[in-house]
Amino acid sequence: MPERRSRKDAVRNREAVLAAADALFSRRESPEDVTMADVAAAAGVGKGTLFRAFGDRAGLLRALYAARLASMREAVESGPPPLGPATPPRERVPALLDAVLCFKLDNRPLALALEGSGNGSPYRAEHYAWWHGLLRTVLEQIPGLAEPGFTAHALLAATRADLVEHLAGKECLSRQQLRAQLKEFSVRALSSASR
Amino acid sequence: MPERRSRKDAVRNREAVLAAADALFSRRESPEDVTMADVAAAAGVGKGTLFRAFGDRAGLLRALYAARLASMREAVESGPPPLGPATPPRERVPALLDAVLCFKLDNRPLALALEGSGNGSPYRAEHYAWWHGLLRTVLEQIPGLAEPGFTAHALLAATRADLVEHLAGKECLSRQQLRAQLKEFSVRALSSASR
DNA sequence: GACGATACGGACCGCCGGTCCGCTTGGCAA
DNA sequence: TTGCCAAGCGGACCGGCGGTCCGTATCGTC
Repeated sequence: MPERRSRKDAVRNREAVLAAADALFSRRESPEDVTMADVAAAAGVGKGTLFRAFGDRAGLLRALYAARLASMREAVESGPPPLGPATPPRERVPALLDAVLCFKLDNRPLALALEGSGNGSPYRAEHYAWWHGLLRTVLEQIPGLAEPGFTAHALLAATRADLVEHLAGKECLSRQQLRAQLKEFSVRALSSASR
Repeated sequence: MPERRSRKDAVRNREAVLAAADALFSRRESPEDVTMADVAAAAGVGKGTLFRAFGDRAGLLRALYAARLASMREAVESGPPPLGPATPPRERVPALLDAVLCFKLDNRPLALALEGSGNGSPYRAEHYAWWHGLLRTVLEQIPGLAEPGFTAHALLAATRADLVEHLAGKECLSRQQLRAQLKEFSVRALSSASR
C-alpha cells in the first residue's frame, strides 16, 4: 500500500485554498456570504480544483477547522496542566470547556459556518467526537457522577457556536464574563457528585 | 388603527398551508427536503400565496412551531404543577426542561428545521426568548444561584434539536433514558446552590 | 351590478453548491 | 532531451431552491 503521493502543484493549490478560505472567513462577518466561488477566486484557482481537493463545502470547513484546532489538540493530549492529562479531573473539565469556548470566540465565523452548515448535524463531525470522547473519559474519573456521556454532551452544548455568538453579540457579554459564567456553570454541574 | 381584517379566502389558504406543511414535516424524514414548492403544491396553492402569507421559509416554520407550542405554553403559564406557576422552582426547572425535551422529541423534523434554518440563529426566535425568559425568572427564585441568565441558556442548550436527534437516532437512546438523563443533569446543575 | 382593493398563482429570476470535460502540466522512463 | 500519459486544472454549465412579479381572478361593499 504505497500511499499514493499527490502531485506537488496539487498540494500547493490545496494550501492556497486553505489560506484563502482562512482569510475570507476571518474577514467577512457572516459565514453565509463566503461562497465556494469566492474562495476559489481568492485562491486564484478554479472551482473544480477546490472541489477536487475538499469534496464539498463541509469538507473545506472541516479541513480548516482541523488545521486551526491542531495546536490545541496537542496541548490537550500532551501539554502541561491545566489542559494536559496530568490535571485532576475536577479541574480539567472546566479548563477543557474554557479552551473550547476561547477557541470558538477566536474563530467565530468559522465555527458558526461549520456548526450551521445546513445538511449534516455538527454531531457527526469527527472533531466533535474527539471532544466528546475526551470529556467523557475525564468525567468518568469523577466518582459518583452518573451518565458521563450525556453530561459531556450537555456541557459541550453550552459552548455551541451560535449561542456564543448570541451572548457575545446580542447580549454584549465580554470574553471575561462569558468565561467566568461558563466556569461557574461547569463547576456547579460537577459539584454535587460524591462530595 | 382599525386592525385591517384579512379576506376570508386568505385565512382559508393560510390554514391550508399550515396544515399541509404540518403534514409534510411530520412525514418526510429530513426537513431539508421539504421545499416551499412542495408545501404550496400540497396545500393546493401558488407559491406567491405561500410567501405572501408567511414572508419566507423561516416565517412559515415559526408559525408552525408556535401553533404546535400553544397548548404547552398555556400549560406552563396557567396550568397545574409540575409545569404551572404554582410549582416550587427546584421542581419546576426540571419539569420545564422535560417538557421542552418531549416537545422536541414529538416534533423532531420541525424543530430541526427551525433551529437549523441556515440564516438566522435560533436565538433570535421569539419562542426561544420566551423559554429563556421564563426559565431565567424561575432560576432567579432559587437562592444562591449565580448567573441565572447564562444558566438558563446552558440548560436549554442541552435540549437542542440536533443534539436530541443525535442522541435518539445515532446513539439509540430511548425517550425514557433521555428524559432521565436530562433530569439528572438539570437537578445536578442546581443542587449545590444554597443547600 | 359595478368597481376598487385584495389576494392568487405560476412563470420567472438570481444565486449557489456541485459536476463535467477538453486542455495543461508534472513526473517518469527510455 | 524527448515523449508519453496519468493527474490535475478551470470555468462553463447544470439542477434546484428561495424568493419576486405582475396579469388575472375574487372578495366584499355601495
